[in-house]
Amino acid sequence: MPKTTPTLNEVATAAGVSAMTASRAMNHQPGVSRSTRDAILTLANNMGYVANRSAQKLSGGRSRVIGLLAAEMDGPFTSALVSGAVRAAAVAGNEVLIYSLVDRAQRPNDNVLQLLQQFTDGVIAILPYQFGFVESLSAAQVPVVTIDQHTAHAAFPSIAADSYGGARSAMQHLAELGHRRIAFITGDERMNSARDRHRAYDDAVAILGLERDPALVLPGDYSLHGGRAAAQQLLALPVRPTALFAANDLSAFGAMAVLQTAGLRVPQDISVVGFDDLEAASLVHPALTTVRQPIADMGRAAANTLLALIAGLDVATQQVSLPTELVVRASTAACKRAVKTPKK
Amino acid sequence: MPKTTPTLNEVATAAGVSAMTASRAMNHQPGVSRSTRDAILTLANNMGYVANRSAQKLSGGRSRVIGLLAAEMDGPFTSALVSGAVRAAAVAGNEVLIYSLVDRAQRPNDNVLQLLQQFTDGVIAILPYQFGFVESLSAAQVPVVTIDQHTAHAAFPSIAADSYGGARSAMQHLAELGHRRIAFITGDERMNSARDRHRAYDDAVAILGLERDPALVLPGDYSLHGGRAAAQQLLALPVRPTALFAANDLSAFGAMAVLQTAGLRVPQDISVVGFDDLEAASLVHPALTTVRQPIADMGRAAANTLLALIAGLDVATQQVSLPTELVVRASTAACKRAVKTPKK
DNA sequence: GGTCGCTACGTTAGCGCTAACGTTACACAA
DNA sequence: TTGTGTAACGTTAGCGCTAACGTAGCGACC
Repeated sequence: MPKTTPTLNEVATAAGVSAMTASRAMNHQPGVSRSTRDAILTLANNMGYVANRSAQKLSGGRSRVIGLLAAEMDGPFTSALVSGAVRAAAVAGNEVLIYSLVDRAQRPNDNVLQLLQQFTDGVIAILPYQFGFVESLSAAQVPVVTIDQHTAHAAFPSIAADSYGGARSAMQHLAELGHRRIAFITGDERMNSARDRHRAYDDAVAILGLERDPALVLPGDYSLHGGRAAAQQLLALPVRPTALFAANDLSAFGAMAVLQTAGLRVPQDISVVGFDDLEAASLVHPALTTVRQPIADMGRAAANTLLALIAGLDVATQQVSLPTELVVRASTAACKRAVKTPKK
Repeated sequence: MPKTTPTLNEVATAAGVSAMTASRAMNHQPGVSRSTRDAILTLANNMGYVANRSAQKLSGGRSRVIGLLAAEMDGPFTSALVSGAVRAAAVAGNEVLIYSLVDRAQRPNDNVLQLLQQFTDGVIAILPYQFGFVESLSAAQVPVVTIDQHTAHAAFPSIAADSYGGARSAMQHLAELGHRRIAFITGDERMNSARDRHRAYDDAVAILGLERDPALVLPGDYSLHGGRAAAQQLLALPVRPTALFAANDLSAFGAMAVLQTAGLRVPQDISVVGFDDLEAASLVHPALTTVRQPIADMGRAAANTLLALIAGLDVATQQVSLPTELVVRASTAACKRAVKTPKK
């Protein structure tokens, strides 16, 4: 018994109405009497009717599916974000399909664009800005919401956390512990968040009167591996910093592993601060002091904004910024050298 | 200029043929002369034609999209798997859309089934077996390939790594280092892989004559958190083991962090072995000895098997098992107590 | 009592594609 | 010459749905 799903027509026939009336009832459109609507909905439910989204989309309707385009699947970051988006979408009766660009450097091509356009009502994009792909989507009339892409002249809504503020509070924390020579591992600077955190580091150094040394800024790319490479550079410095601020948790993890392998103790020999507050941050040894981003909230906000955009609401240039919060754990401690270098 | 994609009909008209001929040409079906076919393909390419998969699917054709249903997105495991599957699918001109079940305990429902049936040609499922969902998919005529679900009476093909063999070699390695009292953190025993690894542990204990103690088997669930909880139980044991074998890397990471926080040194005080060889395994401190699973290969194999299944080839009950390999790193060392307890 | 306006439906057409079945044109055997 | 087979197309219909327009019925209002 290969039970196949009933079609709208079958439901309509069973209810003794036309397909169109059934369609209106299903979509809660006006033009159907209350009693007829209820009868149809009850029947549809009993028959196990599920709308064919392919057909809906083809005939110019909405498929109630939203796409999520991610440049990397690796990140626990992406994972938490997906989770938030899926939940928010589900509340509104929407499903989420994820398209993963496997190659980090891979540029989304026409096929991807078409695929998303054909299957989904809109797309949440987590991509480095430069790809220019978001513009292509917009040009193809696909509503888009971006994550982490605040721009001055925004053509589409964007959701991001307050990277600048979060990074400033991380630096403030280290400064209050007496650290004056603080290294920074940059993120993937194609992302706005990475640039904001970098700017916050620079500003903190200037405003708090910390040691300014270009050698303290180490290139990373938000990855575990980038963090390792940066830590290796750090170890080679003639004068080591007493603290390290990494643009995200992943690179902090990588850096910590290298520092520990080299025999340095965290936080006794060097304090480490990350950014993201991934689940793993509280589970590594020592537990990582980091800046908490409301990642799941960002996903939820993105989904809701996208749904509003699809519904035709005026959110086209809305830039949502969510607050961050410093979470102090075991990877930071007072600077031992601080007391003996109160120059002047 | 909201340039919209040309339809098959437009391409056909431009080429001076009927839509059907163009369709045949695009799908490399017989019944089109070589010259006509080339002309159509060239033209389609120039015009930027991309097939509407929704329409293809609706009209009973293949959409050339395969679905990947994952019960958890968290795992770096899933990520690597997706990557392998996407690459393999791309070679055959197929795209991959991922559906993520957010809640780990969430059972896929009818909507998901319909969604996948309507959009994709087949599905790769990474799910605990008990869900019984795979059967529903099969019943709904959707070709399915499972990951990690070898069963005796298989109704669908399955891809898995040699969990039993890998776990045996891990235990062998620890035994050769002189360990006699070895703890085991179980995985999510709804998954076949977890049961196989558990069985291998039991067998190794019996065959190698290791200490048998039910208290040494600690429940985990393949998660970071499960590893932590297990390690805490381990620390409370009256007689501590000298080595620990975790059913996967993630739980090994969690356990290591707890052990280190408690002041134990790895591997001096306790050796740790994981399973998976995630990227992070070589990056943590100390680098984790683990059993390498060819995760990306598994994804690739799953995609290829699924495509074969869709094509109607006879792979319906094929059970593919990929080899594993022990990777020795810094988290294991010779047992210090071993030499002084050669009883008898 | 006729027109208006409204609600509650039904009908038609078409989204873009492909199975299934025509229809040609030409080669070749009888 | 006529039939027959076959390659190379074209035509028709329909997948399941919805926009747009049509129509019936009924109360209201002057």
